[in-house]
Amino acid sequence: MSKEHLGELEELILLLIVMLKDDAYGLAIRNALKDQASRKVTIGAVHGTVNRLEKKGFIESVMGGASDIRGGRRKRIFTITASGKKALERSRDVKVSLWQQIPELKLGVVK
Amino acid sequence: MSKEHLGELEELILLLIVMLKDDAYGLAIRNALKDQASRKVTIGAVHGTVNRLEKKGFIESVMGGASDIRGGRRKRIFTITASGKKALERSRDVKVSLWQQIPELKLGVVK
DNA sequence: TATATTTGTTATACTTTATAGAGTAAATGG
DNA sequence: CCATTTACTCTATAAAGTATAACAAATATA
Repeated sequence: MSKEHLGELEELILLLIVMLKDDAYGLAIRNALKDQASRKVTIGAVHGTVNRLEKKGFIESVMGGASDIRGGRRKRIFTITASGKKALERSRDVKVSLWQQIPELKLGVVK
Repeated sequence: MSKEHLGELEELILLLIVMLKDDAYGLAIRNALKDQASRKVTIGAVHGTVNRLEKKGFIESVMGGASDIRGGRRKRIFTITASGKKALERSRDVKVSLWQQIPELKLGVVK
């Protein structure tokens, strides 16, 4: 269990959990992964990853209330922890720093 | 063998190969990983990863000439392929897009 | 009220990626 | 030559990523 750095899917899911806010649960994450990252994974893959992230202390989860739509069960809602945010920032900073050193990949600078 | 997306270490090493240019070989990659990404891995880990990247067509390698320093053997020099560049760009674009949607992680805008 | 359908999580088995550590090989210095 | 240095290869294991199937709870409707 690494704690030192995020795997590729771990990072994406962590980012999407922040984006989805109150609605960050299994299926929503899976859909966001497909829509926002063109990453098609099964629901089992998502749950495996969030369980790992929680064990590492990067996210927390609580059971939310049941919604009123047909079949709508209680969802397990995930939120990022301070430690998770730091991991995300570290990962972003390393990559930005490397891209900046490669002219071809450098990020567009806004005037 | 995925070809669809880069693992976390695969991405870092691919970036460093671009940065190191003519000097992109095993040990240099390992050192750059430590210096630029605070990522301490063994030389075996580096070679395992470059072999995988080459098999996927993201990099190519040629044996360079021996250098004139003591013990300096021939190095295996790696260069990125067009396909590798595309993979790197895809990965960057997805992350930048997600960061932009999260105020706390948004990239600094240069004036 | 029972049963079929939908939404959602869990469990399990397996593949790929990441890692360490030891081994092999070639080059140079004495 | 032979010890030392630089460099790659081999092997075994752990961690991360993945698919499939099982399980559970809620609602609709008959």
